[in-house]
This record gives sequence, structure tokens and C-alpha cells, in this order.
Amino acid sequence: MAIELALTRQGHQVATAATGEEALELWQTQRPELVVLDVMLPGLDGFEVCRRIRRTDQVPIILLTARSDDIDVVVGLESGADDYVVKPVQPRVLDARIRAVLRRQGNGVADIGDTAVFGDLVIDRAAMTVTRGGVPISLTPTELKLLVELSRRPGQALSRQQLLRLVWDHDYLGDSRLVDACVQRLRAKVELVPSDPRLIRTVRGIGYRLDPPR
Amino acid sequence: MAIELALTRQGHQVATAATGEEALELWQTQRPELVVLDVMLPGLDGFEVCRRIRRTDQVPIILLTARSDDIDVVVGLESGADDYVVKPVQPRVLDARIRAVLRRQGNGVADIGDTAVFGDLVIDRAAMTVTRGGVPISLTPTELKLLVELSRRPGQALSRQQLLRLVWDHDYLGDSRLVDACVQRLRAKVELVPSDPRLIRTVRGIGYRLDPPR
DNA sequence: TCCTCCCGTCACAGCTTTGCCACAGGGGCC
DNA sequence: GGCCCCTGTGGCAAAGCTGTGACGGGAGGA
Repeated sequence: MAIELALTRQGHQVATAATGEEALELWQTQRPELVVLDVMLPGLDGFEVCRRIRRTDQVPIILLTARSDDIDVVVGLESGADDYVVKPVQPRVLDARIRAVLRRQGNGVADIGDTAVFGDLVIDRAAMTVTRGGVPISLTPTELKLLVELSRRPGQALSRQQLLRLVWDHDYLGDSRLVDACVQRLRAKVELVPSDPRLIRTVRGIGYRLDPPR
Repeated sequence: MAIELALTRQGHQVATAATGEEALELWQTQRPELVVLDVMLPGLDGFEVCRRIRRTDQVPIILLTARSDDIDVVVGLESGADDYVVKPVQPRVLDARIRAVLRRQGNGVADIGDTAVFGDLVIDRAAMTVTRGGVPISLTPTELKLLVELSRRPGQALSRQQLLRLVWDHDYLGDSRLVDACVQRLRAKVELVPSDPRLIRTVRGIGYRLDPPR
């Protein structure tokens, strides 16, 4: 069938079933990475196959069908399918949808969300946690905010005034050791050798910069 | 807009942006569970917004558009979107697709279907029950809602304001001990040692976070 | 070499933030 | 109508964070 050919061309390994029962058997024996199911199958229809697979397995399922009724889409998705595609479909569209589903599947556990990595320093901006070599570092709110702002602009020198505005949210114009003091406290917790900072570098006459390693 | 209304009716909490820039800002401040993006936006278009969000965040994104060109679908999905829906769309179809994407998103550690597991704490969001070590814990409606919202974003720090919006549904700007009080009551029931919380962690200067164990 | 800024460092006092508690109003259920 | 549970508020104390000013050292320029 045309779809099988197209998927094979796109580099997927494909096994095909002619009936719903056959599909279930294939799924059990082959344990595929992803299932593409036509709804109109002899024997068990696609919805039913989908539901049976879902009873025990979280394998990604894409329903494929010529029926484009809204109600079918809803029923299909509520049977546990991950996507519902209406035929006719361009091979590359199907491929894109397959990859979207697989992509989502891929990062199930170690979800690298809003995270920045500098050497062995990991800044998780979603959890608002910082670890070095996997060991959590306890930072105060201001230190954390400062580090986050620096990490948003890696390798870019930020003036004290910019930092005051970003972190402290006030336009200080006078001379102040405020930023320096906070940077010092941050270095004490974050740098391996605080007296020889490798991450938070001083830019003389300007301010500070968070260096990406190497 | 019609879609917002429909989604609200379906029980979702909705925040709307008029431009791409606004969307990015909303995403950053509100940390939604899912983003629905129209491709045709003034300013940055949906593809670009999608790509920018994807640089740092794995939040589910559904692209919504009147353009049904195959190439658009492919471009959209390759921008990192999880689904691509062509307008006009029936509200319940959109809802089904939203729920499919959310279901697919293996949220955190041992999230089976609508159940979240944190150590020996099991939150069944379908049954709206919570057990610890198999023993049911009786929570008040507000406590339950708070725990559910936290469990939907495991490991992510949520500000008091975000929690007020999610759980209490009001935009409080002033200082309030409301969230703290509820967290304290929740901890008393949920934590093994309430004075040394392991699940609901305080993020000083921010708010709270539900930690996935280890 | 010397001088001049600029930056690192430190300690402390004030203040913000949070945990905890008690209480009263209100809503729901009998 | 009465009772009970839930919920929001205010207060209090403790913990911990933060900003400031002074001082010394070091880097860079003359």
C-alpha cells in the first residue's frame, strides 16, 4: 500500500497488518515504536484496536482514516490515540506528525525544560534550582535571580546598571557595591575556586559576564 | 474570541495574547500547561513564537491556523509544535486534541494516565483522590485543587500569584498569607514530617514546588 | 615605578519572608 | 434552623537575607 512504501522511503521499518486482529498480534509480537492504524479495518476497527492496545501499552498510536467527521476525531482521540490524520495525506505530513509524536514520547522522563548548562553547573529556571555536578546548591532569591539573568545572556557582558535594572528592578545611578557584593556571594557558592572565578568573570570597567565553558 | 470562550466552557483556564510578543510574555509569566498558537499573528508569527518557546521549554504547543497547506503543517511541526490544527475547528475536536497532547506528555516521573505518583503519594486526578502508601488521605476541595495544580507541573516552582490564579482564580496583587496557609494545611496532611517537607518545597522569594522524588 | 581607580571582601543591623496559630465568618448538610 | 467543617485573615516570632560603608589589594595607565 502507498503509505507503507512512503514510510519505508522515509527510513522507517514497517510491518503491515490487514485486519484488526492481525494488527493486535503484530503489536504484541513486534513491539513497534509507533502504530499507525487505519480506522476502517475488517474485523475489529481501528478504534477498538486502539482501545485494546491502550489497556496495557503506552505505545504512540496515530489513527489514519478517510472519515473526517468531527465525531470520529473525538472518538479516535478518546480511544487513546495520540494523533488523528485524515486521508489523503502527503507522506511528508504523515512523517512530520510521526516525528512530532515520537519527539513528545522521547522526553518522557528527563524532561530538559527551561534549563541552562555551564560546565557542571546546571541552572533549572523552571524549578528554580541550581546544581553543580548533580549536587544541589542553595542560593538566596537575589543570588538566584542574578544567576538566572546572567544565564539568559551567556557570554555577554552586563553592566552593573543593567544588572541593577534586571535583578533589583531599580534605576540606581550612583556608585554602589551592591552588585559586587551579590556577585561575590554567588561566586562563593557557585565557583569551584571563588578567588579564581571561571564562570562569572569580571569585565573591568563594565560589569560581569557568565562564560560558557570553552 | 470564539475559541477562548469554547475552551473556557470546556473547563480550561485561558489567557489570551493578541500578538506574538505578548504570547511570549504570557508564556513566561503564566507558565501554562499548554499553548495554543495561531500562526497568523501580528508581530512574530506562530512558527517563530513556537521556535522561541522551544529553545528553552517543552510545554505542549498546538498550532492553530486557517492555512492548511501541507508545507505549513510540516513547517509547524518541525518548529516543535505537538499538533497542528486547521481552522475552522469544532470546539470539542480542539478539546480532544488538547487532551491527547496533554495525555501524551509523560508528565514527570510515573505519570500514568491521569495519575501522578510522588514517592508513596498517589494523586488520582480522575477520581480526585489522594493516597499515601495506599491509605486514602482526606483533603478539602481547596487543598486538593492546590495539590493537583502543583502535581500538573512537577518540579516546577510556582509563584504565589500563579497559584492564586490557578487555584483561587483571582488576580491578587497585594500581600496575602492565603497560599501559605493552605500549603501549611496541605503539608500537615501530606508530608510525613510536616516541619521538614520533602514533597512541597518552599522556594524562597518565589513560592512553592512539588518535588518529584529523586 | 608610582599613582589612580576599580574591584573584592567583610561584618552588621535592619528588614523581608515564611511558618505557625487562633479566630471568626460563611456555606453546606442534615 | 442548627451544627460542623472549611476558609480567609491577621498577628507574631524566628530565620535568614540584604544593603551599606569602609578598607585593602591589584590591575592598568602615565
